[in-house]
Amino acid sequence: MMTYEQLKLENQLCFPVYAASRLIIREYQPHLEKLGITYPQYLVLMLLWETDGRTVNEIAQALILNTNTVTPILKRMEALGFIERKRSNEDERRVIISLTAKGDHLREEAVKIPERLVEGLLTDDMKLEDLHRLKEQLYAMIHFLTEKGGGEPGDERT
Amino acid sequence: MMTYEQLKLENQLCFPVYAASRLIIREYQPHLEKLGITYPQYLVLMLLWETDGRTVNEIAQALILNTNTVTPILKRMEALGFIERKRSNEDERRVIISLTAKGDHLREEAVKIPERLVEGLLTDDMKLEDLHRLKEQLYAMIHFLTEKGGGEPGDERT
DNA sequence: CTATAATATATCGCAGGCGATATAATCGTG
DNA sequence: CACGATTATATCGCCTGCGATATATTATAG
Repeated sequence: MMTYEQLKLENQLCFPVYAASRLIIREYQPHLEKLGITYPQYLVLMLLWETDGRTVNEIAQALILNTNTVTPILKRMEALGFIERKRSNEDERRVIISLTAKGDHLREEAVKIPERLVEGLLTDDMKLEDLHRLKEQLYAMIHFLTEKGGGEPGDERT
Repeated sequence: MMTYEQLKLENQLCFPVYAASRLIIREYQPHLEKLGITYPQYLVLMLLWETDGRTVNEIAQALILNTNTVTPILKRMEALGFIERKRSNEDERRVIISLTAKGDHLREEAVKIPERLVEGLLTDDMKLEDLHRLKEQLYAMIHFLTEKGGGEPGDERT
């Protein structure tokens, strides 16, 4: 006989990850709003600040998003003047994304955001070490899920 | 002098939570598709399977979603025949959401999903105990973020 | 060199997710 | 009872997020 215990929201891992994700983004929102960007746009900028001149595909892979999600985000960012999109000369299929001066300047404002938010998260119950461990565990899961999903065909159970 | 280390994607907590959330939902997707439901619809059903006859507000609060997100989800679920929406008699503002027979029956199919997925997640590096600890830490964070966000006005730094 | 396959990006349609706002019912106070 | 405040839900507009599909460019096979 099967119980329904595992079907309770509180017993599932999926829900707290989903909820935490949205809550963290909500925390970012007021700070990002001042910069005139959204959360996924902020992720794109973080990539470009680190290494400018990436292709659409590279950005999508780094963010674990589909290109059909990333393309419109990049178009909005171009319209807002944060980035430029130009076709590669070597391979006309590729679109190279690079920061404008405006996009580059945002970095100095943006750098204050994560430190403020981490400060806000730290309490007696939640120390920097806990956040670090949480991050590592999530990366382990992400690694596993992307390896599995991106792996060989033939593993499917369907 | 300020470095930009903390602005790297890999050094931020927000990104792995965001990515893990989407990856987990992707894992659910093929299973939910067989039932003809989406992930947020599945969350609503889990609530109702546990306690039927909730208001829109109660559902939104349990899922930490806004009512303007939940209302359209419920309307789609009604159109699909999984739930019923009717105004409360005591308070005509409230809308009571209750399962139809069709929505109730889904439970027997759905109960297989989490156990399959948890099995799939378990490896040498990721044990049931780790998943449990991860869940607890996320709930601690969720609790903190909802307490803070839902707290007294007047704490704002803006 | 040509036909075909593979690759990179874009387009379309639909379901969230949320800020802002609207609408309707109930509450509270005089 | 009246009337403004509060509460519950819904509507609108915009930005994701993604499956399916289209288009254009490059690589490959014959």
